[in-house]
Amino acid sequence: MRAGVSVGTVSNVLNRPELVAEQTRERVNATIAELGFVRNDSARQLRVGRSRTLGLVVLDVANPFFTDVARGVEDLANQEGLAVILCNTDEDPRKESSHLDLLAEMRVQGVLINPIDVSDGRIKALRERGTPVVLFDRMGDPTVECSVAVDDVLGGRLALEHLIENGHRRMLFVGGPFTLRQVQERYDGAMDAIEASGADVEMGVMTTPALNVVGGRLAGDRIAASGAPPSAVFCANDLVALGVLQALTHAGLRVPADVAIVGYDDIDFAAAAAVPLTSVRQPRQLLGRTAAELLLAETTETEHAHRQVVFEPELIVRDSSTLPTRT
Amino acid sequence: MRAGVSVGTVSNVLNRPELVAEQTRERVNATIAELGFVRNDSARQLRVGRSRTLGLVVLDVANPFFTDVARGVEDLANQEGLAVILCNTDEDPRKESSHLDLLAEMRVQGVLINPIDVSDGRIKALRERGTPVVLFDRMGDPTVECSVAVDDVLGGRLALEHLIENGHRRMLFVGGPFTLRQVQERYDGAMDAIEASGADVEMGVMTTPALNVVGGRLAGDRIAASGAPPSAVFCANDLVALGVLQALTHAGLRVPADVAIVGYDDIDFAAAAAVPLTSVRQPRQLLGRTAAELLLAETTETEHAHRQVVFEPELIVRDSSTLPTRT
DNA sequence: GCCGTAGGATGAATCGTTTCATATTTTCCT
DNA sequence: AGGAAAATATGAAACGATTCATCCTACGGC
Repeated sequence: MRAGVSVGTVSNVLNRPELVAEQTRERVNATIAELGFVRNDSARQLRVGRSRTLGLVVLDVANPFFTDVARGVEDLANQEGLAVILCNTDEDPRKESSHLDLLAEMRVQGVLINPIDVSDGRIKALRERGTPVVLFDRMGDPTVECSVAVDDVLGGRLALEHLIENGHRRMLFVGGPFTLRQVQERYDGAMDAIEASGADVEMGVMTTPALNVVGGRLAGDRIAASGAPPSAVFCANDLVALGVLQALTHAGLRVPADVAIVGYDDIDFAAAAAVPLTSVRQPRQLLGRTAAELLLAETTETEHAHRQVVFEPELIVRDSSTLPTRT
Repeated sequence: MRAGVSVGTVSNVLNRPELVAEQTRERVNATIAELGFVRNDSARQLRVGRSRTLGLVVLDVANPFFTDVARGVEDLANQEGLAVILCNTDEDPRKESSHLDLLAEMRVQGVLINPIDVSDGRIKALRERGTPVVLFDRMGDPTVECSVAVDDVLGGRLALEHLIENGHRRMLFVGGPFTLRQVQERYDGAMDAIEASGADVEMGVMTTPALNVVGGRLAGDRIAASGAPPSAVFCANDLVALGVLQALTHAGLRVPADVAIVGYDDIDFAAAAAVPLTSVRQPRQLLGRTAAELLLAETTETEHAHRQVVFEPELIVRDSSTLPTRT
């Protein structure tokens, strides 16, 4: 080679610099810089057997939840010198399949996935070929895989405990469809809190077709039109809560004086709403980071015990559920 | 091999199936399925010379602008069977550098980047090694690279034309710092519109330390406290606009009756605000998709002429700048 | 002066595909 | 039937790094 050195030595300079004499090392480095040499990662990969990438498969990056998770993942990956391959499935099993196939061909170090269907054979196949898979926002089988999630039941409980504590007795849960695990669990948690309180609490349910602002607005219109609004509304997520807030305000009801509102997710905009929204916050970035950590642990450790990490959400109290401090 | 066939034939089945007899093809495919064989992409890559990935380098995916761009990029990449490698720079040139280095080692097909510094030598180096680079949301040198951007000057003009048309004459621009290209250009566009109108329009400027809700809220408080509010406020982005809206409403000023507001970006929550926000919308997903298209064109075409695509933003009129239709 | 040793450098084998020149078989035409 | 042409299949070379057994050299001890 140009520096009067064999390729083996160059490889050593790059990977185990302590093995090579300082003088040679410097000469090689100088030549590398001079020629603008860039190692070909495919060749390295082929020899070593695995790539320096990790796959992240989510429903949709445009969803702020996944966006933050992706940030967390990327941060850790970055720190470890790994690259992140981003895949959106849009809840389409065919897309998920084809993404997983591509990731398998690439021999990624591991896959972080929010699976559409936990029992998908393709995930099992991946793992059987030796690629660690970590599930997030979904529980897996503890004997074969790691997973990270946030306790939605606890989140629902926190919300209702807060409302009950503040004296509310006539409540309404707004959200849907209940086929979404999140909706069901948040509702379950809410009911748990009611039961545990022992108080005489009434809890209605108003289902929405989807967890978005429009759904919330329609629900809010119905609440206002009913003539007998509840004293507090717990919404399955912040978008719904914002919709409800908007409709109620528009109908002349005051929040929180007439109706208190608690949302879920603590999206950025929750704090910026017309009436800052009380909401249940999930440690989203941490979720992603932890998932990535578990993945790396699985590739590194010889004796790896799969872990199911469950984070606790946190209630962020703002004006929408308490008497406003301003004014 | 197991199917009684040479490796060369297997390769043909995978890559040029029309060359191989149907019978053989089926037998090979059956064996592949049976053995769960997965092609090793590193080896393929090594032979072919480039990978089936493309790098996307943004300031921060958590920023909704980049999130949508990423979606657009991913959609096209997906369609072409490519994977997207996501990199966040956080405006740190060192992070940008190290990401670009990694992408170079990976021999990505190309890089889509929102560069911190357009004149960074590393981008030039990448291109010189034969990796196409497309800039987005930033103009490049038309002789060496493609770029896609949205015309912020036009966006500013659209906003002000709308306000002038609606009879407003005492205006205020809220945003900052002016070192951000976006802020400066949106302001320039606004001034262009005023000049072009020939009307006697007054335009004040209130700078904010950052383009966020807090900055907007502070600005809104100052506007309310001044005693002589303008009849319309044009904000450099929606977050600022939401902050202003919140502060004005809180101070008892009615929007749009007392003060009209126009924002910029048309983020999801613009429509969901207490008073739905008039805003300038950028075709963000299309921006990403187009950038990816240009990149692929550059890798495909023999005679590639670099193009600078500039998209036109669109004014979305809602209640915050017109007399409300609902009541 | 000889030998053992340790620190450095070397180069061939290897990873798993793709590609291409060549070999083999089949088809078709006269 | 004979032979040219078309259709298939083959196998070896190549891609560019890593790895490891081997080799070289200098040095110290006896």
